Amino acid sequence: MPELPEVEVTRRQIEKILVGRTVLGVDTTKKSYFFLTPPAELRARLVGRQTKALTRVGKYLVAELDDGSRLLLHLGMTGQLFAAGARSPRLLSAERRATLSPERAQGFEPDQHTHLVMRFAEPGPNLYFRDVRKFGKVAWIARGEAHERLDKLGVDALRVSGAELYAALRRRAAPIKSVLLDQSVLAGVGNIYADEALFLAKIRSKRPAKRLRPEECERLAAAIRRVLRRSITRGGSSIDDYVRPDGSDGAYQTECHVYGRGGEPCRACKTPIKRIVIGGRSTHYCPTCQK
DNA sequence: ACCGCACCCTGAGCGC
DNA sequence: TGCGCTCAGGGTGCGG
Repeated sequence: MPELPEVEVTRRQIEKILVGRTVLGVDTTKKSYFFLTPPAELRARLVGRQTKALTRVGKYLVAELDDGSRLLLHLGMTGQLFAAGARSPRLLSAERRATLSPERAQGFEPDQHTHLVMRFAEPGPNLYFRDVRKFGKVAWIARGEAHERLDKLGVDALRVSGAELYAALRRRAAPIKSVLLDQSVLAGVGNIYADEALFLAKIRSKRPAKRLRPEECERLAAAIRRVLRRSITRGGSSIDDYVRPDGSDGAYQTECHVYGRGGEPCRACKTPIKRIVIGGRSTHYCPTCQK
């Protein structure tokens, strides 16, 4: 679910909970492919460690630990990283909510989808990682070791330049929309912001990437940076599952120009927004504004 | 090297 | 009410 803005908003809030605190205990669910590092090993590796910094690379969060090892986190489609005390209906399934008292049903209750809980020596809230579909990932990386998931990432989308984009697109015959989603080209853009950036840059989603002219790549790079920055300032997009770590919703979804607006009038020209499928992903665009 | 597709998993919403 | 179907913002791995 979450793309660069949601991950960055999460990073900024989680940083305050995590950095400078020492892990007292770790609870996990059972082994599944959510755990790139098996849960038993993960628990053993993390207990006693203090987090020195929390950084973001593309859609990944990386906690740097005091022994030089690192904790890699990815939210996948439905991952939720939040602090104890966070309250949101998004933190509970409807089915579970129905079994709870009205009061408790408005907040988070640990459930079978809460795969990781970190408790700390210092005062302050626990940290929870919940993920219904388990497309999220958690991995421990030994001191000095690389991780292929990080190594293969392209330039961070918040910093991409038009020249970098132009160079990266030269041999790509696939639709520009598909190439924007390729994390080895551009790290951080997902389905929502790919559609939004292409709208802002006035570029048709299915154009072959290598046909984009240099000036169009400049426009597109600027649109990508702009839409991501704007979404971060609005707290990201809360559409299905995403909540900020304090339980509050982001607000960027109310500003979307095309994403999720199939059939509705374009905010610029009133033409109905089209919804098509590109590379198996829903794609939204304005047939008038985007050439 | 690149492209499109199936697949991993679960819940929500829909039509019947 | 219940069933079956479709869809969902992520990424990997496969064959062509």
